[in-house]
Amino acid sequence: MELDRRKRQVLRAIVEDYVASAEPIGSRTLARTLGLGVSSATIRNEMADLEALGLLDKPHTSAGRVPSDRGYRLYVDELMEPRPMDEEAFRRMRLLYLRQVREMDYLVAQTLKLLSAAGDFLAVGIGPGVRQARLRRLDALEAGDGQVAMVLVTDHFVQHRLLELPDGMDASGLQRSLLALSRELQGVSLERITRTTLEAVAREIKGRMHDELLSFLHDCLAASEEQIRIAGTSHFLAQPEFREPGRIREAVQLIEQSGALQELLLEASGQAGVRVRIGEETSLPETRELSIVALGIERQGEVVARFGLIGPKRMDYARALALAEEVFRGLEQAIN
Amino acid sequence: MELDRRKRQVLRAIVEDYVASAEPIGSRTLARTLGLGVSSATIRNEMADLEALGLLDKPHTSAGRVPSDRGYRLYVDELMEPRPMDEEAFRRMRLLYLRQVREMDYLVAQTLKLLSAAGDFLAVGIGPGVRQARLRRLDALEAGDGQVAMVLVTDHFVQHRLLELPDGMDASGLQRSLLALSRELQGVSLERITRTTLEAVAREIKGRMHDELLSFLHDCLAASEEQIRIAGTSHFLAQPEFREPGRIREAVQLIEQSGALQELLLEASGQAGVRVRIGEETSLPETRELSIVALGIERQGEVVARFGLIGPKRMDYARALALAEEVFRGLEQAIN
DNA sequence: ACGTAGCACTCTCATACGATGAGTGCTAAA
DNA sequence: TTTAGCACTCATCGTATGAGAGTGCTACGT
Repeated sequence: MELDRRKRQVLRAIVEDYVASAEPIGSRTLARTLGLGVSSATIRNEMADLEALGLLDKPHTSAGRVPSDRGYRLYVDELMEPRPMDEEAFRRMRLLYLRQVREMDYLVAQTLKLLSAAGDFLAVGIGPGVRQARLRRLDALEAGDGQVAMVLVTDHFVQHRLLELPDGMDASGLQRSLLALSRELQGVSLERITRTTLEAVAREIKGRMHDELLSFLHDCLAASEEQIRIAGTSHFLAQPEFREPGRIREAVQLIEQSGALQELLLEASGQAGVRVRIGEETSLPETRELSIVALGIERQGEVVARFGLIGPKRMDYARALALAEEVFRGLEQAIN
Repeated sequence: MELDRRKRQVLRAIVEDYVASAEPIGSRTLARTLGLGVSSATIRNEMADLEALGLLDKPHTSAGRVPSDRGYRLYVDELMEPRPMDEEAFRRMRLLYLRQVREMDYLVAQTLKLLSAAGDFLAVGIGPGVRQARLRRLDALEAGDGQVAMVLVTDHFVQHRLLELPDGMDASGLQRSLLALSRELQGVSLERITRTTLEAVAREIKGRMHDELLSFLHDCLAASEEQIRIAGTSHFLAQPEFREPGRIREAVQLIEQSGALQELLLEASGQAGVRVRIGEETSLPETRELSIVALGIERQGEVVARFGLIGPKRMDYARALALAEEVFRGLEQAIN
């Protein structure tokens, strides 16, 4: 059965009503708001057909209809009208992406701030990991008062650690060793720098500083991969789907132990571009009642940043897509 | 009326029972568990007296007793038995504080990890602000590929920003200007570095880099003061007091918009040493059902780091105090 | 003066029940 | 193909009811 014009109209109206109200839609109200000259019985028939096609669900016998996952999918793919982005949010994004900053941690954090301010979504983001980052410089900055700041610079982020020099040690030896390593490994992906390489260098450094240096480098190689950032928790939890105490607990748990969110984000933002995953499509049991609009930013063929806008399946897809596409355009341009 | 031995026993038993069970305590069960050879009627009389003294509350006529704020206070000050710290957690703290790291952001983050692993508390922490930090070095590290990493080092933390150099600009001029400023302001508290000072320096830098430099320095001067760090949210939210949907929403909101938490922490950790604030004593309406065990770390007469263990008033004060005291000892020693 | 037994009273919580109202599916007629 | 009408389903809400826990008070014993 192909969808005729009216069926599409009905489906679209149901999705949009439901997105706005979070209440199942009945035939009577729909007949009124739709404003075609047809009665509720006619709408009921159309609804029954849409349900048979798997595009609508019934919470229970007498509660009105709700879009199914496939219903949302059809809506997103064919029925939805793209919406231009909020003017103010657009302006702020432009301002951010036209700057000179190339530090991904900073860009991710700022972008999440903008995203969570612009809608009711849970905004998540993750910067480049060791795979995508190339070593640019490794240095030790004498900081006076017996202290030294170790700094590791890559093309996407910077890491640092402020240390107290052990008695009798001076910073210049440390700096020489690090700069030597720096020159040697210039441009190499962090992923390819192995523990044994580091140990060879660290061997030149004696005593307690040896351990601290190794610890710092080790943290640099391990870090950032797992640092998913999250913003907009309270918007998200304010959604009516989390009104029951059980659901809200689940949601809090999902956010706290961010492993599942991270998996969701990585899966959904596999390649460059914007993508939508709805309900069951997320393939994670914890998120089967949620949807995500995700995007990956590529540079030289590698995904260096990922963002996701997460909400209940009932989320405002048009707005989320507008935001995501703008972030995609802006960041890709800024970086490349 | 002075508290005789038995009243103290009863109060202590009620607090400890309630801490363990989160259920109001009735006279019958208490008479049994207390194991004095007295009947429930006698316990009832004692309870009535304790209530008259303002040490116990009744949720409603037939629900057993619950400690009041003053009851908890008396328990903490006089009745509680200090508990030694968990062996494993103690070992880990020692390991952290014996290291060479002097970077407060790192120490705060690691400490919070340990604290939130060691109990059911919401652990909060905050590092030194501009008041406490003295400028040590300001530098621009050439990072190849037309990029430069600006680095600001103080005696407590490091800030950085990775920037793309505008066309035709080279890093060495930038570096010269920053190092000059660095020498000039060496050892000056960040608080005393004014916007006009910065502008004078930034004037030497032309074009787009001017704005970025100012933005970076401005962020450095503004930053870290408001970066309260939070760990252990899920432990905290799992407490039975947050079972109702309304309460959990409140708690989430409190955590999300961390302003109240920060205020609470600043007030409670006013000076060096460990302090306890119970319920109404917190003087913030949002936290009148919570308690905090807080500590401030001093260096040269200034508080450079603050930590708090937050829970419902029914929290395990003995454990929280043991943890807090250990952090206090360890960090004060490490820093000074 | 202190401790205890007994008892009436209060309050919450769980359960059951019926009324209400929204919404559906089906049938028959236009 | 559309519509009016109607029986039926189901969640929700308010009320009543009973059980259970706990208190406060009184009277009595030591």
